[in-house]
Amino acid sequence: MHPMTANMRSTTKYQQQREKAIEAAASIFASKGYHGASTKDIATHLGIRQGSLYYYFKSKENALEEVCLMALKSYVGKMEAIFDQELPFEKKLSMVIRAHLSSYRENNAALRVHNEQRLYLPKGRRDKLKDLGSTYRQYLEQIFIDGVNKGKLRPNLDSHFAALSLIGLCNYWGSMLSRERGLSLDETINKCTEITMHGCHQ
Amino acid sequence: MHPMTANMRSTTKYQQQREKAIEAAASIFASKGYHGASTKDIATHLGIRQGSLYYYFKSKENALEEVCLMALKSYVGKMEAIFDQELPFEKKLSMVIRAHLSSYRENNAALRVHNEQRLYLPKGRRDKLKDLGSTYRQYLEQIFIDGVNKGKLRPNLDSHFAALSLIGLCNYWGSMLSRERGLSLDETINKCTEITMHGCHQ
DNA sequence: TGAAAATTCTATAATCCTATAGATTTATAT
DNA sequence: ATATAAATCTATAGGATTATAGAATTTTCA
Repeated sequence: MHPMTANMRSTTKYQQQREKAIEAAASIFASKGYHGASTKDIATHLGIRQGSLYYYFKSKENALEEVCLMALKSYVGKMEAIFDQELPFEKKLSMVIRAHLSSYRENNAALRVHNEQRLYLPKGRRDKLKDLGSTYRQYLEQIFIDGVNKGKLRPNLDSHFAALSLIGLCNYWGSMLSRERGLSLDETINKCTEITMHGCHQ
Repeated sequence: MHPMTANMRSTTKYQQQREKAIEAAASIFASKGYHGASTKDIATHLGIRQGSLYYYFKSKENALEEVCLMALKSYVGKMEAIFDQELPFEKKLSMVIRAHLSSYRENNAALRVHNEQRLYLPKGRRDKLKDLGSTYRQYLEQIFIDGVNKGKLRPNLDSHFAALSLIGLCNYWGSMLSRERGLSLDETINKCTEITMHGCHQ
């Protein structure tokens, strides 16, 4: 049988533990902020010692990078799954909103970290994130463009502006949902969908 | 003539320098985050030595507190001024949006610090901020309620939800305006007003 | 089982940070 | 001009933090 690769850092086991380390980092970064969190905090949360964390991360900064990447990849993945379906605009809209808000409610710490802490990465370390974020926005924008083309939305709509505004709205309510446990997820999804569609005017 | 108070920390001069210290703290906290910023950074930005900063602040935490308070007081002040005028709903709405967004564009670092860093204050230190924030939201909510009552907005509108959503929208575009220098302030104000009023539906 | 590889641990170097105490300089007012 | 008060400075105690090196332990599999 073919031998395993020399470097076991490519084994499933290592990858699984590394994933757990990324989740631990996400959780700590989310509650204390990147600079407020220490590598000791993360290691303790994982059940190992501070120095051992460097078996999984090259540096603290690298940990932040991985957390943001993980969040954004799953985020874009969900968006792709929705985008590829044949569905009426309003249904797609509410599915996108649900995907976004339920991520927060499920305490997806990584997503919060991406939104709130990614700017602490040096510019050069943000290129991949920028690309993924841009991909996400383009999908969303295309959903709005399709809505306009099918006559579901007003023809003079600025789809780019609408897509970004929806992201802003969802980030706001998402962070609210993760802090205010009493807030209803379904109700928030419905209201976000409605206000995005119809605004406040009669 | 009556002598000056014994403690000169109540003089105008001291207050003016303290204000500058608060602004310096705001600027540093905004760019590096509360935990990422050091008291040395702030002092250097002010042109004094690290230790001297403690002539103006009891602690680093106290500096954050003051920055947030300053931001929120001016923010609520602007809102009151708008609220008290007799104006049609749509005009008031766009004035509120303008006040919010131009604060960001004028690089109002303090407002960004309040929005992004206030949660690093311990719970007990956030009571005043909570009250001010709540006051702001109530004014905004009342503007929406008035809009409904005057038949300018749909009668089934959830004014509370609408007010919070507008705050989320403005925070998003505000932070965009402060980062993306090319973005037009007036255009952003108009589009925020329009999407809040009419949404995306035809 | 036992050797090799993977994983975790301990200890530490080299900063960096907050807050305070007390000395020093600058401004104010008669 | 000088006494008093205000503002700033220097120096430092007492910790905390990141990253690394090398030892110790655990896992894997022939």
